[in-house]
Formats: sequence, structure tokens, C-alpha cells
Amino acid sequence: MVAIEPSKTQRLYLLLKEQILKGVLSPGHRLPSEPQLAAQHRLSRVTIRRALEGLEQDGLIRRQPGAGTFVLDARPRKGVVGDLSNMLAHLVAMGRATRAKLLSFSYQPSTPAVSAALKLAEGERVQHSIRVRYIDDTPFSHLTTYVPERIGVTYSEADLASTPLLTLLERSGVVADRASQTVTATLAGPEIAELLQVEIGSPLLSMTRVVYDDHGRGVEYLSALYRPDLHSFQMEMTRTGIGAERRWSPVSSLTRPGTDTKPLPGRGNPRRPSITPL
Amino acid sequence: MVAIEPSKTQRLYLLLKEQILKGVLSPGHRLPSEPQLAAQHRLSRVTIRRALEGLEQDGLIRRQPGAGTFVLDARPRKGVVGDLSNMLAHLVAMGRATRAKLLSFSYQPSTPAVSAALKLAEGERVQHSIRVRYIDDTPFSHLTTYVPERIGVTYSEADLASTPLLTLLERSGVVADRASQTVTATLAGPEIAELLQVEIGSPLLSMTRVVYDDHGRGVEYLSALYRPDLHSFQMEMTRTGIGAERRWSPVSSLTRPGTDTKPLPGRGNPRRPSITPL
DNA sequence: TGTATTTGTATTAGATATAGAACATTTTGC
DNA sequence: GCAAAATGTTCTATATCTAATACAAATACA
Repeated sequence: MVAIEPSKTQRLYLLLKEQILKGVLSPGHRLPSEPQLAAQHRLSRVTIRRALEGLEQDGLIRRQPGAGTFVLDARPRKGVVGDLSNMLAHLVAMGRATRAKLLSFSYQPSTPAVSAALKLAEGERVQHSIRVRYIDDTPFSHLTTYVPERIGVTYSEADLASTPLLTLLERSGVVADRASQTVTATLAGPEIAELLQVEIGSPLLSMTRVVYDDHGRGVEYLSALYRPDLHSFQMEMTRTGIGAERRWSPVSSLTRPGTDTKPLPGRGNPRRPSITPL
Repeated sequence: MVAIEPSKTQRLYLLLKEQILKGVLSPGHRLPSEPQLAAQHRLSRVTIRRALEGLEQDGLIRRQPGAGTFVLDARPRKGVVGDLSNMLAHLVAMGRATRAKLLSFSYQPSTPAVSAALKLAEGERVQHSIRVRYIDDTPFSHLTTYVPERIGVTYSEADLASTPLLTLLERSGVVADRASQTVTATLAGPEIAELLQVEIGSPLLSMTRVVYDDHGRGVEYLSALYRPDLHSFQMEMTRTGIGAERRWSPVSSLTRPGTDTKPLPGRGNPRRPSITPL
């Protein structure tokens, strides 16, 4: 029995794509010729060409008969470089058109995992919703939320489709006090891939967040998926303390779209951080 | 021209693997029967079986003729649930065996991307290194670093294989003052996959960090890849301010391995945050 | 016990991936 | 202009992937 491996074409395709997007191969750079690539990777020229065709479709390379294959100006529309901690508020402030599509809205008995996270009693019911958020008609996040039923009943289906969940919660008298969020990487399954308009098997940023009120009770469980080509999680840190006690302190910052990783001007002057009210 | 896609077998294999490792399918849980899976995913039973065979080889499932297919005690050695911000120090504190393998060590002319991030002059040279860090003989991170040559010369190859880079830098008189880090998701290419002992095409957490000294000059450019099954990036947040000015403030926290997302006890009492001295 | 369900195994057929080769067309550079 | 080298195109041949089907063996349950 052989280990399950991706096709050779896809292997090469992803490899080259990574290198181009990562900047290892800078724009204007000429790739080795197809026969050379075939020799280097010990693949047939047919396979090489299939991979290059994929890159060409992606607009990452330009192939000129007789001349060669050249890397184009990579990172095409990396337009939105967001901070997961304040993305939505930031986008709205920029006047970008944002809308959410409500895919599911129901009341269910809680699952074990959600119950544990929200500290619910056995069999307690939760309000469950699935949304996809778009920016300029491009899907950029897939949101699955669970809210204890007693809180969930305070807002309607229409509310959820138009208003950020955390706003709804606070409007209902919930006092959000603490949150714990975890960021990981996953793969896009068939449904998610279609909803976020990416290839099946594409990498996705996965964030799980649990929000607690001032009594330590869980009020929201959020599982979010983001397209890494549209968003990344960024944070600024400063060095504080002296001697052996010198450590790094996080400073949540705003990142302007189109602006690359840029440290805060001067020192001190931390921006006011915020969390996405999704 | 068709987009380059992974094989259906591999697609399903990775998808199920993710769900098992992520805990969506808990140990002891019985998977749908092969015909059911075939119907759900609209694949033939042959394909379903190939994917399951891969999972069986990985020791993730048990297949019993006549009975069904069951999820085994997943995350066998999920031991390490780390915080990217202070992972290494934390692991060391726990007495886990950590070692780094130095794969490459050289001085090169800087690439455009690195030059921009570190604010180097045109053509300035950098010290480049690639390392893989292991914990208990399991690879968990792939580290690529660039340091301006004037700083890089202050430590040796042996230093780098044994001592965290940031420690070396500070030993050389560099004053690390600010850092900017970005977290995204990527796919594992052939070499990375082999080094980190994952399948080609598996999702990886990608972190890029730039450290600046007190004069705002870049002193370290780090590109790190982490296995999401072994690590996730976690942060705690608290609500501060009042009224319309009420916002979320990040509180970098320690996560104990084996302990799932758990809010800080009481309120206030923020842990002293730190950054990984990789 | 008997029946339904499940996994294991085998066969057939078609679609696709890959290798290898030949030749045309375009560009580059002498 | 000419030769070399690059991509574009077409073809043959083999191996693998996937679908579809049938049947055997093991298990669960009434």
C-alpha cells in the first residue's frame, strides 16, 4: 500500500506557485526552460507544461515562444491585508462594501465540544448560524457561531444577516469581558471551497474564538475560516522591562491595505486595539 | 484548460485526516459506512477505500469487517499545544527535549523582499540560515532566517545550531525593540513536507516576523512554518474602556500543553508575555 | 438463527496522468 | 541571414485513477 500523494503535476504547480508568491522568484525573473525543468525535477516535459499552464492561468507567469517563461508581477490582488483582530471595523472605516450571507439559522442541542467551550450544562440548547462574509462581492470569511439559547432568542434571523453578532449580544445586555482565540491552518473541503471560491485542498486560516461575559460564562463560540490570500493575522510587539525580566508585549495594530509590514512610527503610541465584531 | 487539482483520493484523505486530528470526529466515533461515504462525497467506493487505507496506515482509524470503521485515539502525541509567541521558552520550561538541526548556513546578497523588510541598502549582504526544530524527535518547525551581515558575523554556525537566534543577537549588543509578525496558512511543498514529516499538500501555519532595534533598523527576518497539528497560535483578550470607546486589548498568554482553550482565572492578572527567541 | 449491514476482494471498463518523441513556430543573438 | 534555443503542438504508449458491479466474509441485532 502506497502513501496517498498528490499528482506530480500538482506538486510542481504548488511548489512554483509558492516560490513566486513568496518572492523567491522575483518578477521579471526567467524560469529555467521546460527541458531544463524536466531534467531538474526528473519529470517529463508534458508534466512540466501542465504545471506551467496552471501558473499561467493564475496570471503568475508569462510564456513567450522562443524566449522563455517569465515571472509576472506576483501577488496580484493582495489588496486586503487584514488584521483578524479588527478587520471588519477597519474595512468598514475604509468604505469597502461588506455584506454577509446567512446560510443557516437554527436552534439545536449543543454538541460536546461547544458545550465544553461555553461551559454549558448537559443538553442545553444553542442558537447556531453559518454565514459567509463578502467584501466587494468576493467571499473572504466563513463563520460558524454558537450562542446559548437564552441569549440567542434576543435577536432575529434578519438581525444576524445585517448586524455583527457581538453588537447584537451587547445590545441584549450581554457584557463581553474576555475572549480567547486560536489560529491554525486547515484545508478547504468541497463545500467550503465552493463558498469561499477557492480550490479544494487550498490552505485556509482557521480561527476559533470563545467570548466570555463578566461572570465567566461563555456567550459566543465562533469558528471562522479565512482565505490566506486575502487576509493574514498580524500583530506588533514591543520590548518591555529590563534585564532578565525583559519580555515582548503584544500591541494590536492596524494594518493599512496595500501597506506591507511596517512598524509603528516612533515608539510607544500604541494604537487602540479592537476585536472583530463578527 | 483545467485547473490543477489534487486527486479525489488525496482530497478525501486529507479532509478526513483534518477532521480526525482537529477533533471533529472524536475517538471511538464510527465513520459512515463506505457506501454512505461514497454517496455523500459522490465518489466510488474504490476511492473511499483508498483514502481510508491511508488513514489506517497512519493509525488514525480501525477497520473492522462487518462492524464498521472507527476513529482511534486521535492526536496520539498532540502533547504540544503551543503559543507561537513564547513557545520555545515554554517548552524548555517544561523540560521537553528540544533540538535544532542546521540545514544551511551562508552569506548571500540579500533578496529584494528581505531587503525591503529589513530596510537594507541595495546589494547589502545577509547571513542566511535554515533550521528545523524538533521536540522529542518530532519535527515541529522549519525556520528560515536572514540577518544583516554586520550582525551575522558575530556568531558562528555552531552557535546557531545550539542557541536561539534572538539570544545570539542580544549577546552581540543588538537591542531588539520592536517586532512585527504575520500569521498565514500555506501548503507543504516536497522538501518541507519531508523535513516536517507531513504529507505533501498538508496545511501549515506560516509566520513571518521582522525584528527591529531601537533605531528602527531591521535586525532579523524570520520565516517560520509550523505543523498545525502540533501548534496553534493562541491569544487572550480583555475588554477595556467604556461606552463607544470600549475595545478589545490583547493579552499574550501561556497555554499549558494538554490544556484546552481556557480563559485566565479571575480578571486582570495578565501573564507576562514573551516572544519566541528562535 | 437468520437477516441486514459492514468491510474485504475481485473484475471490468473508461478516463486521466505521465513519459517519450517528433516537428512547427517564435525569438534571440552571432 | 542563420543557427540555437525556447515554447507550441501533436502523436503513441503505458501506468494509474476512478467508476461500477458482483460476491465473499465478518459482524450486529432482532
